[in-house]
Parts: sequence; structure tokens; C-alpha cells
Amino acid sequence: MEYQAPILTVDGVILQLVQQRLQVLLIRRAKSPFAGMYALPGGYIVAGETTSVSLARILAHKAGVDVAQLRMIEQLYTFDTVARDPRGHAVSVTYMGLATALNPVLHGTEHPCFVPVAALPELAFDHGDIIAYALARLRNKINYTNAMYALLPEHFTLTQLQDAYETIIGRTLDKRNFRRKFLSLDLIHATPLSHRDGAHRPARLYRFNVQTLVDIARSLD
Amino acid sequence: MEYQAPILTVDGVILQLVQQRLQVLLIRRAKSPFAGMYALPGGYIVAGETTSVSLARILAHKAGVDVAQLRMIEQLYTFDTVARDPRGHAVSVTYMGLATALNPVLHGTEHPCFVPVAALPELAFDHGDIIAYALARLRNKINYTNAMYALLPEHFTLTQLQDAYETIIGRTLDKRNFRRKFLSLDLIHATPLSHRDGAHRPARLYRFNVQTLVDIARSLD
DNA sequence: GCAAAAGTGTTTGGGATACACCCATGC
DNA sequence: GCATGGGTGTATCCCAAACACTTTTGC
Repeated sequence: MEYQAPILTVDGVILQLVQQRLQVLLIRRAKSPFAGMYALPGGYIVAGETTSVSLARILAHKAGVDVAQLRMIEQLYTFDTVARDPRGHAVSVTYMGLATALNPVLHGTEHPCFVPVAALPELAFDHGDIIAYALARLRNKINYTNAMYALLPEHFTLTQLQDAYETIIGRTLDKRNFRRKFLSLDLIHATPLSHRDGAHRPARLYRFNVQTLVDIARSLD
Repeated sequence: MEYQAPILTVDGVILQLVQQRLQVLLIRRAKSPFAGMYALPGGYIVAGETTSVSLARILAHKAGVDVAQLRMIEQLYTFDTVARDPRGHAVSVTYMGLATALNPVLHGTEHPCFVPVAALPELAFDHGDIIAYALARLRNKINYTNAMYALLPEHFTLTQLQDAYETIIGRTLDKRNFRRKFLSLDLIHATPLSHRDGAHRPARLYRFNVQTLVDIARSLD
């Protein structure tokens, strides 16, 4: 059997949380196929580059995002349905990256912008499926790891933390139970700082003890 | 930037449980690099084939295993460290397959055999890492899904079920607590059958309600 | 003083854990 | 009758869930 390589590509689902909305980084495709449509930033993998290095190059060039700004990144899944790319058989290795309030003005070559995941436009290829996969992974991950550190600013209030959980899992939580449970996990500690924000009592600011991904003992659910 | 494709390959971690030992399917490599060494069954992906179709072809040819005999299969991770293959940059999409007591005599072209994961030989490429990744995934998966159906025969005793869990997670469990907990999950039901096995009381045989992968409500831990 | 968000305790039910003996069979 | 693995119940503890009021601030 003769060896004909499928096209190998990489796509990134870059997420951030802005004002209680989860947003994903999309570009407008400059070229066919799907020219003008929204898509995830992605592109070809070059021999000698690992998929993650390729993604870094592509994000910087097409979307103006420096991967060093991402606070967490991990491989998601490799999508390879033969029909996913009308040009021929393409295999795409996908990654999820989490960021904290990236500069809203991005200077990539393909009109990058952040779009709320709750209001996605129609997307090129199977990129809608890829985003759905990333969101499912994220929803699980925040229950058994400290992944939320990557979506929040370094210092945050417990209300911000709870809002972030509620946004991602899509339901409300009891304030007292959430605080007791989360504080008992020893993932965060109070700082001497507080946050004034209007005509009400200032909120204590907290910080994650560890700013890299670690599993936690008891799951949150 | 010119597009030079890395080599795209697929590798499978095929696991089965025989006599309270978890075994993985290995082949002896016929060709360089690593000729004569143990390795996972794997090979090149051909354009027009999805990675899972390629894996099916390769398993049948090199290891004599029909994927239809696998009771569960899922993609694991895509390994792409540049240095993993001495011939050049290779990207490998990996899968985990679970089987129930496959024929111990396999007729593939590369001397396939099952080897207990507790006593692995030295392996080609980064295949040791891939197996470690698969085992970690399996250990997690049996706690929050019914994946164990794919490693046990269709009818099994509660003792067999508990032994299987103990083998995979690597510690012993309390018999009464295990049975109460597992039966409360509504994953299995008793059959009218029982199993006679020597000079002692026969054991009731159970069966999984659903023989496809589903998540369960409460995790087992 | 009033509006707005921060912060805090108690009760109750259910699942997790720990633990030991009787049952059915073959020989 | 005895050896072997199959099968069962109870007490305790801790965590999850439900639930409402006081505190601190800006205006």
C-alpha cells in the first residue's frame, strides 16, 4: 500500500472570561474554502515543528496572540473525519488555551476577535464541534482541577470565582455552600487586599496557591 | 513558509484482562528502527482513511486482531515530540481498545502477543509513555463510566467485577461496600444464571445493562 | 437611612467507611 | 465435617444541601 499523507493541521480554541461571558477567539477566513466565514485560528503543521509550536506560530501570525499570554494550554482531541475539509483529507490536532482578559484589540492577519460562546456564528469546517468539545472538557476540568486560575485575574473575589463557575457550568450555586466547599480545598488563600467597587462593602481578594494545573482531592460537582 | 508534512501514524493500546492481570497487545518490530524490539501495533495513515480506519487495517494485518472484536475503542492523545522517531518528525494519533479474552493465538505478520502491563519489556519509540497514558485514562474511566463492561465477559460474578476493579486501580476494596455501591448505580442486573467453580457456593452471574460507554451519575472512587 | 453587595451558621439526610459472620457447595 | 469462596447488615461520621440575616460601604 502506497503512503499518501493526509494534510496535518492544528486548531486552537482560545477561551477567556470577560464580564461573566465566556468568549472564544475566532478569525474571519481570508481564503477559500469558507472564505469570509468565522473559524478557529489554525493552519498547517510544518515538519520539525511539534503541533504546539505550530499552533504558537499560527496564533501569533493570524490572530496576534502570543501563546506566552495563555495561562493554560492542553491538547484536546484529533479530529479526522475524512469529509471535514472539502479540499481533501485533513487531520486536525486541536488545543484548548485559557487566558485572562487578553488585549481586546488584536492585530493578526485574519481579523481576529473574541465572540461569546453563547452566541456563536456559523463556523467553517467542523469548528463548531471542536468548540463544543472544548467547552465540555472545560466544564469537567474545573470540577477536578484548579484550572479556573487560568481564567481569572491573579487576585479575585469569591463572588467573581463563583460567577465564573456558574457561567461555565450553566447553573447557579448556593453562596455559603460554595464558599465553604471551595475554601476547604486549600486551593486559594486570602490576601491582605480588598476590592472596592461601589456603594457597598469591599470584597476580600484571594489568590490561587498554585498557578499551574493540578488535580484536586475531592471533586466539586 | 513551505509546507512539509510530518509523518502521520497511528498506534493502538489494546488491553484485556486475563486471570486478574491486565495485558497489552505488543508486536516485535520486523524492521528498523528498533528492529526486534517490542512495540505497540501501529503504522502509517493513508490519505482517505480516518485514523481509526487505519488502525483497523494495521491491527488486522500486523497483529491479527479484528477491531470488531474490541468491545470499546477511543482516541487517547496525539504524541508528537519531534524526537520520538529517529527517522524524522512523526506525529502519532493513539487509541485505546478494550477486549475480552481475545484468542491467545494471534496470526499477524509481526509476532503479536499479549504481555502483562505489570511486567513490560523495554519498548520502541515512546511507546512506554503511551501505555502509561492509556492506563491512567483507564483508571479514571472505570470510576465514572461503565467502561468495565468491555473488559469482562458478558456474564460475570460480583467477585470477578471487584477483582477487575482492584487489578486496575491497584488496591483492595471492601466486599460489602463495593457490592452495595455498585448495585446502587443500576449499571448491572442479576441474571438467572449462576457459576459453579469448585467446592463452594455457586456465584450469581450479572450482566451490564448497557454495553456501550455511558457516564454514571455518582463516581465510584 | 437606604441601596447594594459582602460575609457568615445551623440543621438534616444520605452516602462513605469500617467491620464479622453465615451460606451453599464439593470432596 | 471441613475447606472454599459467596453472600449479607449495622453503626458512625462526614459531607452535601437547604436555607436568611447581619455587615460594610457610598451616596
